[in-house]
Order: sequence, then C-alpha cells, then structure tokens
Amino acid sequence: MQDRSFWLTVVVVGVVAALLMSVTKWAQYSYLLRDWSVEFYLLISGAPLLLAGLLFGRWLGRSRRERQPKPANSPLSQREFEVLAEVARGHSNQEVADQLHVSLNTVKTHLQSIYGKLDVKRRTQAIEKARHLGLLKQDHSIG
Amino acid sequence: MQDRSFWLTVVVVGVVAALLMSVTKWAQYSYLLRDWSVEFYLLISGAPLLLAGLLFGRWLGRSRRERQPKPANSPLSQREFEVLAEVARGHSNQEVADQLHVSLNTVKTHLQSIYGKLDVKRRTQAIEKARHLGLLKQDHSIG
DNA sequence: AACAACCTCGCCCGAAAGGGTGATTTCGAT
DNA sequence: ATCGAAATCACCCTTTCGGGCGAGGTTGTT
Repeated sequence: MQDRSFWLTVVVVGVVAALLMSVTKWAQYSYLLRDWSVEFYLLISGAPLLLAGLLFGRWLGRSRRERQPKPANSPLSQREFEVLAEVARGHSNQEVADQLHVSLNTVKTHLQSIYGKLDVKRRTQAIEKARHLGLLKQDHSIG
Repeated sequence: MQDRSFWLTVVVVGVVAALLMSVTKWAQYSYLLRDWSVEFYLLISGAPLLLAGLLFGRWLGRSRRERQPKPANSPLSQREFEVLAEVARGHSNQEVADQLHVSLNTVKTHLQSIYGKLDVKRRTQAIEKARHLGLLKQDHSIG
C-alpha cells in the first residue's frame, strides 16, 4: 500500500518520533538526562513499536468489523453489499473507503465486481437495479 | 450552438444539397435540363429552406413537449425535475440530453442548479435526497 | 493439497461528472 | 417596460468514476 493511510501512518510516526526526540532533548537540557544514552534509543525504538501498533490496530479493525445484514438471496458478497449501500447513500468512492476503512482502490475494485454482477455500467444504475431487486431499502436517509 | 445537433444539421443539409446537385447534373446529362439555369438555383435555394425547416421542427419539438408531472411542493423546476428523474433511472448526462432533446451542456447546467437547490454535491446524493423528500418514486425500473 | 471465492491493494488510462463564467431567449408578473 | 425566473447553450478546467491489469492474503470446501 502506498496511498493515503500509508503516508498518514508515516507522517504520524515521524511527528511522534520528532516529539519524542524533542522531549528527550528537553530532558537533557533540564539535566534530567545526562546524554543520548539508553533512554534515547529506547524512545527511538518506540517509533517502530508505534508503527507496529498502528498496523495491528488497522488489522484488528478490519478483522472484527460490525457488518450490516444483507439479503440472503443477494448475488453480491457481504463486502460488495456494504460498498453499494454506502454508494447508494450518495457517498463518493473516497468517502466509502474512509467509512469502511479500506483504500480507494479497494472500493473501486468492489464496484467493478458489483457492476459485473448486476450487469450495469454506472453507480446510479447499480443503485437503481439493486433497489429494483429489493437489495436496498427505499430510504437510506442522508443528512 | 456548436455541438452535435448543429453539426448534424450541417451534415444533413450538405448531403441533401449534394444529392440535389447530383440529380440536377444527371438531369442535365439526360437532356432533361439544358443548363444550370433557373432549376439549379431553385434546387440550391431549397437547402436553406430545408435548414429553416429543420430548425423550425426542432423549435416545435421543444415547444409542445409532453411533460411528466412533478410534485407541486417541489423546490425543483419542471425541467430540473425531468432531468433528475432521468438521472435517477441510471442514465448518463449524455443519455439524458438525448432523451430530453437538449444539449449535454444544458443537462449539466440543470444538474448544477439541482445540486444547489437540494444542497448536495453529487448526482447520487441528489437522487437520495429527492427520494427522501418524496420527489421521486421508489422504483423507476431499469431494463 | 488444491481450488474457488472473497477481500485487499496498486497502477495506468480514458470517460464521465462536477464547477464556474457568461450569454441568449422566452415568458409571466410587477 | 422592466424585472426575474426558467431554459437553453458554450467554453474552460478539475475531480471523480470506470475499466483493465496484476497480485497478494485469507477462508472454506472438496
């Protein structure tokens, strides 16, 4: 992955590492720490740990996810249904990606298979057909 | 106007004029006509008349058009409602333009004001909101 | 183990949609 | 007569979508 969430993670880790180093530096000036010794490397090693934690959190969030029910006779898979439901609420692909905690490319891939399964060419057609097939409720309500 | 229908008209008129000239030429060779005289200019002057007829037909078709009913309390104008209804059926802007016999730009302009009136940013949102407001029926049915 | 289905993601490209400006015409109300 | 809303259209530019490719990992079934 080389998209938003990746770079977001990089930036976050970078900022946190910088903060940690600043704090260490301050502690040094305040004579709380004598030099860049054990504590420094300990704090710096915290960055990779944080990164690991973030990735693990992402993985966890992806594993046990509250999944909204889908019709049993649906040609769409669970995930595809979730994507289509978000799309039907008027969200953009990016918004759906953020909502479902996946990348933009993943949403687009899901949409491709949705279009294939429903035999349509556009998202609006997919919505209309899904509604026609009883896969979507009449009103998903927007703000 | 400098789009599809314009150039279509130009092409049609051009082809018809060419045909007329060919017929005249043939008549000449067949000794039915002696030279490029009165008949020639008469036929050639038919082209502008045909053009005028086409434009008039277009104007007529635009004037008395069967308009589908719209909710009385709608914030949308008659035409805007028609556009939105077509969009809700899953049609592209170009398809809507063809359906309503207007240009692609006109459809896009209508959509802009629709988005403004419904306070949305995308066509899917407009559909959802209109459905929520009771402006659109649940099922517009697609092929 | 092998297979299919599903979920995830990246990259590239072309088509469609969105956003803004400006303009003309028509028509009804003031 | 003028004023505004509606409808029509063009041109420009940016963003979003759609389509196709490949490619991993997981899960469940045979």
